[in-house]
Amino acid sequence: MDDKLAGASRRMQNRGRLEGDIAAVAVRVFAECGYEGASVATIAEQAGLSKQNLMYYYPTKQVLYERVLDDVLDDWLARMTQLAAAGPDDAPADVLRAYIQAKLRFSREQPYASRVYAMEVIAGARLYGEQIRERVVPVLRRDIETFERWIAAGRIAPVNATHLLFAIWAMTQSYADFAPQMALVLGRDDLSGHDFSDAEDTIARMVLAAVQPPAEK
Amino acid sequence: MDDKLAGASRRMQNRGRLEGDIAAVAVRVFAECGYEGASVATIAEQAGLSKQNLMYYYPTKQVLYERVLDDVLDDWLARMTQLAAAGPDDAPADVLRAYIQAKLRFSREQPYASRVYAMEVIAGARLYGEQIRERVVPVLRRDIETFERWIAAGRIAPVNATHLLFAIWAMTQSYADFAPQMALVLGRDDLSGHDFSDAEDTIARMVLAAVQPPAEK
DNA sequence: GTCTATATCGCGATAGAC
DNA sequence: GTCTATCGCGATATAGAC
Repeated sequence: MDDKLAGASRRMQNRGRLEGDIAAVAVRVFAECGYEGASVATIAEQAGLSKQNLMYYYPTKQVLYERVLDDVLDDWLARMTQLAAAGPDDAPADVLRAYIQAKLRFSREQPYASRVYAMEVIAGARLYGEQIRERVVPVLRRDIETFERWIAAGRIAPVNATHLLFAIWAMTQSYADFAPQMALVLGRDDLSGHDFSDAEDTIARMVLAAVQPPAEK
Repeated sequence: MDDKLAGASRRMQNRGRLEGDIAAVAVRVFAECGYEGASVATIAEQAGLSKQNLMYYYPTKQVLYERVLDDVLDDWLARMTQLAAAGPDDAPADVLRAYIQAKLRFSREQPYASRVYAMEVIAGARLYGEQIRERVVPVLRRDIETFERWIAAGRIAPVNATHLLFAIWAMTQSYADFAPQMALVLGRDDLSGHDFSDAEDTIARMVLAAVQPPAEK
């Protein structure tokens, strides 16, 4: 009986790993081709199995796409929520810097994830809007409230907290989404690590300068 | 003979108008569905003609798509190059504010144009990379050089000019591209004009605070 | 220029043997 | 679980009458 359970469990683990591998390939293809432009056959080929076999694990293309977006959100939320748990003792400047660093890091380490999410939003979030409403928006709202508490306590300057967050999101996101254009401007094939630390410095400088509280008298 | 020429000219004008109208419809469909997701039949239907008739004016879908992107670039360049002609007498703060305002205005007035361009870049600019290299990159490079001249002259603080431009681009662009997510955060159906003036204030505050030159002694 | 009709293809998805 | 075979659909694109 132990053997039987262990065998079933192992099979489940294998299945889980394979599904994860397929999703990892799919995120890149969706990012490069868009949802409609990505064909199940292409994803299957790059994942090293047949189209029909892929569809044994993911019954429809849309299910695979939603799994990809779920993985994107899981990763992003895991990175971002630990930050949002900033205690009232933490200095706003340190929290903001860490926030920028984490989001930029996500753009560097998971550029395809960032792009698939971006394309879904740009096209109107028709397939994934409900998940965004339920999982992303509450996190962003809480971040905005944190900013507003800081403002109310006089710890940062009275900026528009919502648009400040939009700005941070936009600047960090763009290092994944607009990387092709940035590479053209910089005359390189890809964005190097050096560019990301320059990006972090520049973004942090802008955010921190904007929220600098009036000097105490 | 005058009649003949005038008739031919009129026909050409009509054809030009119709092609422009089709492109104006197509930009919205491409923005909402992506290149592959947008069907010629859908565009034709919304433009009020048959699919076959549309393909009389645009022989292939890709030609129509490139025309759409050409129009996007024409509009954007026309708005942006007049600004870049900033004389050496103009105050950097005024030029930056005008730049932010113009780009934000483009996001508000031509959201579909902004989105189609963004999706093309995110997916790797496979179809339009050459045009971006030839028409967009030089403009961005010149903007960066303007920033660097200001820095060399001590008129703004010594920031990374390239990343400053990337940041301005990202923040302004996002008000078209991420409008669906912003609307969800704000709990509204669309972004109102009020949000754009708040956006402009916040972005300008960040940029100007970051480039504020050290006070003269 | 606009119509009807159709060619040709690739797509997502399914059926059933093993 | 993986294979071969195939269905049905919608897509781009074309041909030819008027």
